[in-house]
Amino acid sequence: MDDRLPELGDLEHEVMQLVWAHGPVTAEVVRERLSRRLKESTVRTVLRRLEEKGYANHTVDGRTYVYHAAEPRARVAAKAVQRIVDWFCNGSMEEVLVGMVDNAMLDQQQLRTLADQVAKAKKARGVKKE
Amino acid sequence: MDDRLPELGDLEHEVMQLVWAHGPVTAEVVRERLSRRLKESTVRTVLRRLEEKGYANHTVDGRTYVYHAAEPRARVAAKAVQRIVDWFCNGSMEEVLVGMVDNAMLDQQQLRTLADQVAKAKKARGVKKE
DNA sequence: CGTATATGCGACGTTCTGTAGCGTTACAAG
DNA sequence: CTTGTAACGCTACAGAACGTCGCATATACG
Repeated sequence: MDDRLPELGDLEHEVMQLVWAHGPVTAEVVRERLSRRLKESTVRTVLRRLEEKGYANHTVDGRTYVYHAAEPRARVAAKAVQRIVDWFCNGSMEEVLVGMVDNAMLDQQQLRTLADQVAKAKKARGVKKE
Repeated sequence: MDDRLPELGDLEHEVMQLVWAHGPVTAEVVRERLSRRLKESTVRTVLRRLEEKGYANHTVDGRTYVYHAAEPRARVAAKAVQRIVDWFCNGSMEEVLVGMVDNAMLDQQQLRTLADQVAKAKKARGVKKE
């Protein structure tokens, strides 16, 4: 359950954003929403690689593949952050947060507010999980 | 001041860890401390690329290059995290933290404790900065 | 059953990384 | 001044990752 998801390229990332944003999607839908105009085969290749990497799943509807995100965006982001923390700060989340405060990306006020919001968020849907 | 540092490969990362860990270092020192036994030229190439990427600087001592970290580890980690947050959660640090709590990488207790530690850490050396 | 259409596979050029050989230069000893 | 030595940069090269497709193939549907 702690599988390391491979990194994503720019295009792969853009596609994943679409998958996350607009529920299950087909290659055609992704293609239409993309910023760049690409060939269908290109989009399909990206979608397939995304699935190989574990970011997406697909189900079949008739002869069409419908792609779903394998994991919610927030969870993927969290794993990515965890990876950073392990790599650079030997697992010390604190050190990273200190770095962010130090770098003026965040201040204690916000941090405390975040702690509250997170707590609230968890309680909000804690019912359904436990 | 918000330059996007390029990603690091495994070896590059290991070398940077050494640079951060043991103050300014020479290629020779790095070579000795590395897990793998590599040729001097290899180490120098990595160091040079690290400098190109903006992770390190060097000064000259006689005919020897001495490498220094361009930015403290925590700051780099923080930027990396920021990047993740922007990429996946449209800048919402909250969403990421929620993801971490949700993924059992962190719990509210820790988060609150972190908020305190960060506050303390800042105050601890706030004197020297302001 | 034939046709349109969605799919998978393979390919190609590029960029990034790990790894290293080699020519060059500067400094110290003879 | 000549030469050995140590440190340097430059160039290279193979392998993996990506962005991008063309094309042969499979399969709903009329």
